[in-house]
Amino acid sequence: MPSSTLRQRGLTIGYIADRTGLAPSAIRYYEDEGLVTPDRNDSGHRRYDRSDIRRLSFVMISQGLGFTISEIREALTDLPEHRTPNKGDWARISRRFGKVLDDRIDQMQALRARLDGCIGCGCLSLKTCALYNPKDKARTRGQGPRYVMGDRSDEI
Amino acid sequence: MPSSTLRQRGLTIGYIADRTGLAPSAIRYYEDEGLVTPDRNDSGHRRYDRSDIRRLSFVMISQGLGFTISEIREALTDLPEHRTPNKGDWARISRRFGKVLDDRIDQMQALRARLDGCIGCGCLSLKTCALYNPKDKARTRGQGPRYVMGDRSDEI
DNA sequence: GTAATTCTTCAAGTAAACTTGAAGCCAATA
DNA sequence: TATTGGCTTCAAGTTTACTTGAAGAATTAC
Repeated sequence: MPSSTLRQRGLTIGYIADRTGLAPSAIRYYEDEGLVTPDRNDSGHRRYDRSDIRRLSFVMISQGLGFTISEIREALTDLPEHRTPNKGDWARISRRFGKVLDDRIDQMQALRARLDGCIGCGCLSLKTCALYNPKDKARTRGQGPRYVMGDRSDEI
Repeated sequence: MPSSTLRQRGLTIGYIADRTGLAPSAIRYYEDEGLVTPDRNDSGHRRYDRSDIRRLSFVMISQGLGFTISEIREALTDLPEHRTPNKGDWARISRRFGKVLDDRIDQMQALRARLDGCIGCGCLSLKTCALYNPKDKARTRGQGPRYVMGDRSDEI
């Protein structure tokens, strides 16, 4: 670790960016979104803690698993406030995501099974097709991009 | 069917909207995106074919399954140009989507398995965690919302 | 000490899948 | 016939997860 990455105790955003592979702009955005809350030095530059690397790693992993930023923020509130999170803390919140993943897989398999039924009949009728009306919330929530596998906002 | 929905042969956008549950604005958007190509009457009003209801149903179903508009447009090019599509036509393109769904489920289960491994160790280390480096393309493609399960643009 | 980095904030752009609103034409009903 | 409602286009707004750029301050390197 070059000496310039650690000034007045605390890691710079550039160092964190190098370690995580995230762009500095992304890390600042995550701060706006409340996923990290770095200190500032006397002149207003961000100073990160070593544990923020793991915190941001969790963010990246969770996004890879398909969770939104607000879901991730929700999950991160489960971490201890005044103590550096340990393995057990991380395992606990990961386990919650595992359960949601299981649900997603189940929903997907159910959808897949229904599609099989519809391939057989080829109907695609709005009244009778089994691919309709399976409480597909995703389509009924205003504008913006749609997400698969249900209403992601109240999932956790 | 009220008589006002069928003028100079052809269904109005309002009727199509009622039948499919889509907003007229969405149907117009799908036209911009090349998913439907209605005729026009003498004064420029859209006139739809009865088969467009099924076409739009397919669009809705496919979106529920998580496909993007460009993927759906791609799939729809497989439909016959100068003949109303029959059950076989629809079954054929649905089958293709079924295969992609299977792949998605497989990827998700693999991800789920890796998460289990990581819950055990709680490490989340960028160098060693198995949840990293599984060619997670989704994160590396510029701005905009990220999608799970790989690069959706060249999937079909 | 000066130049080159790196950092700061803030505004605006991007993609996807639409919606909303304005301004005006067209059509069905009373 | 008048009016209400539906249709038209086009521009701009929405959400998510960021990036890009401008303008300037701080820090590091030589």
